[in-house]
Amino acid sequence: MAGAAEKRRVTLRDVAQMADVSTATVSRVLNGNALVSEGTRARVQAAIDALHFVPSAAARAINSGRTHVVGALVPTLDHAIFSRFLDALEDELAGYGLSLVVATTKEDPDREAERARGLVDIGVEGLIVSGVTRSPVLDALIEKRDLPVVATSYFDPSYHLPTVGYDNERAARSALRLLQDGGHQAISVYHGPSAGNDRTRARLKAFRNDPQSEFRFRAMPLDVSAASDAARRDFAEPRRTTAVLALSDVLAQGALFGLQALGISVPGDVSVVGIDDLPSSAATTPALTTVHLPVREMGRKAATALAKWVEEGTRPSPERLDSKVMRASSSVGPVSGIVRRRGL
Amino acid sequence: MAGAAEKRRVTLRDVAQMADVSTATVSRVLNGNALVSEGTRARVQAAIDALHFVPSAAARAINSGRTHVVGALVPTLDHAIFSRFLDALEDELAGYGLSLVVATTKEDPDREAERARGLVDIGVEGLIVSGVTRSPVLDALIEKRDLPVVATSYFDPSYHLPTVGYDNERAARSALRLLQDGGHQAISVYHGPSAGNDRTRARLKAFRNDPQSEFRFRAMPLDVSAASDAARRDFAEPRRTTAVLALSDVLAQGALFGLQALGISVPGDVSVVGIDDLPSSAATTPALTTVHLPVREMGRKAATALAKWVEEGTRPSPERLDSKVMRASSSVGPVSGIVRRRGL
DNA sequence: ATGCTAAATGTAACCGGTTTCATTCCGTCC
DNA sequence: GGACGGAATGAAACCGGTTACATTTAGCAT
Repeated sequence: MAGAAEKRRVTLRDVAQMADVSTATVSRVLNGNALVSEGTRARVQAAIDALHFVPSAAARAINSGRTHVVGALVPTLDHAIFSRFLDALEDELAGYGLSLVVATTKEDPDREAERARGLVDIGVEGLIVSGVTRSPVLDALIEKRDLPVVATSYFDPSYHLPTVGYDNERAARSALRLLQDGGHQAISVYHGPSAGNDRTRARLKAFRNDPQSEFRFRAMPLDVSAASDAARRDFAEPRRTTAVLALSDVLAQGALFGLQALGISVPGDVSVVGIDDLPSSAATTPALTTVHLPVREMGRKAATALAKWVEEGTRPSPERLDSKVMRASSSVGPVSGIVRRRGL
Repeated sequence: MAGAAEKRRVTLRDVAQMADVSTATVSRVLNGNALVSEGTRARVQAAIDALHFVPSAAARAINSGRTHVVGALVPTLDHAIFSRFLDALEDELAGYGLSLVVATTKEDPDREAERARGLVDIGVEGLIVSGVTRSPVLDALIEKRDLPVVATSYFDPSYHLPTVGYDNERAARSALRLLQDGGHQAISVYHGPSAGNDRTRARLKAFRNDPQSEFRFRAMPLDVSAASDAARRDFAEPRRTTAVLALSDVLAQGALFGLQALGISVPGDVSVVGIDDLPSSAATTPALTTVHLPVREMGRKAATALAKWVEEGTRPSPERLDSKVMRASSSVGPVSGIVRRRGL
């Protein structure tokens, strides 16, 4: 313990003293710009190096009023969609000189509010949130600070925050249309938990008041195994259902695997369609028919929108990104399979 | 433009003035603890609410010397392994009152150094990095600030930073042994880019100086399609190779899909084994034989190690996490398939 | 009443930088 | 030779909180 005591932070004044200049001069050297003579600059730099001086971010921030940090609130990182989104977001934000703090909400509004509070406490200059359902607490917080906040994964021009996202209901409807065009009537809809998840709820809206088809809704945890198990249960015995429409690719893949484990041919006997277009969905056999959601693009656009807002004060306008059907006739086919024949 | 001008930040002095108390008292109310009379407290709180006052994080940080922010440098977020790791890391760090800034390196040492500099600039109190290969620039930076840094995804007690991770070489060797036990001699090793990736290189070491088997190494981008394509090419014609050992599950799944697309039976004709144990690997048919890497546990352990270091100053000791073979005989079987017969 | 203690509050220094403004120094021009 | 202008540097205020220490006030024992 002999020498370990009293390890005070090295400050700019220490440097100034060592280089025998004023703090102002050190500050100038630090920020490169001002006019400092070559000799002085070298002397100061030497002192900086000798003392291992690293300027305090906080002290800097207090003067500039800027932290160069923004936060993202996402349900989870453990899902390909959000992690791809964040990957693009982080990359683009870095281009604007902004760092990204992430916090996961686990779809819990209370936790979301608490995490948001935490982010504000550490001084984020802006926020990226998922979906448009906020707790009043969080709304109040945003209001109070009038913090730039961009809502993503959801397009809604009427929402009080700018949204950058796709139309979830429309994406689900594209998937549905594909099945209906193939003549499918009895459709199983696989979806993740809808409580607290407005994206899922929006997608489910596509099935409200649709007189054409007959739906069976199956809620399950958002993982491949759950959907695989569900499919094995659903199709263990012959039934009228000729298609699975999964509200996310993770579940669609699970359904595909489950059906294959039962020896049911896709799309021969049963059609499967997903939403998301994960990279792996292109590689299954058959490749998965799905609705592509441009999450990387969403990440970049959201980053730009937030960065402009933070840097220039210009509040972005809502931005709608187009979803698009991929591999339309890969894991979706016309009704004709044995399953249906048997079932009828 | 009439009223928009001059929107100065609301400060603690404003609140003090409005509530007709000193700044010290406001600060006390803010921090809850000190002894303030009920009446005063209410008056101050009213002023805070009326003015929408939110304390400045930077000002706070400058006094406490703490930012309560740590950074993580990972190759990418767009990979299940890292995103699961970060999900666990973030969750656990939150428990210690620490926020997480993420930065992606794309396996580029220069970018890593640059991002690390950025993290230090915003005032992170500690860092989580992947692997043990640092650029000298980054090492110098760590040294200079003597910043708490924990290296993950790699176990190496001799490294100059504490590591929390698994033994990559050993994990690869477990996978290899499984194949060798099944009598496999000619093995295709699928792996991602090894340049700048010490985890991959460590795994590849498992195959050096192994006299028993004959390896064909195939480097490819780390995605399902690449491995699927590779498998289709590799096995389009009969060949001696009877097994694919993929250094990550993403590639193993790709190989599995590719083989299935060719109508080659797994594990009947060709065995496939991966490393990682992604959730989806349990759901394929057959389920993937793989070496489980405890990434969530690693996230929690790394969080704890770093938090203790940051909060209490206790430098953690290296921690080794055990990897474990999963579903040993699912997509791996004894040599006996047609492919080999034809090939020999 | 007087003195003492604890509670409540205020004053002012301080954290570690940035920045304004003043000052010094030097070369140049008339 | 003295006035002028720009470059280089320094002194000190300032950013927005926290906190050590001083001061006031009230309650209570003597």
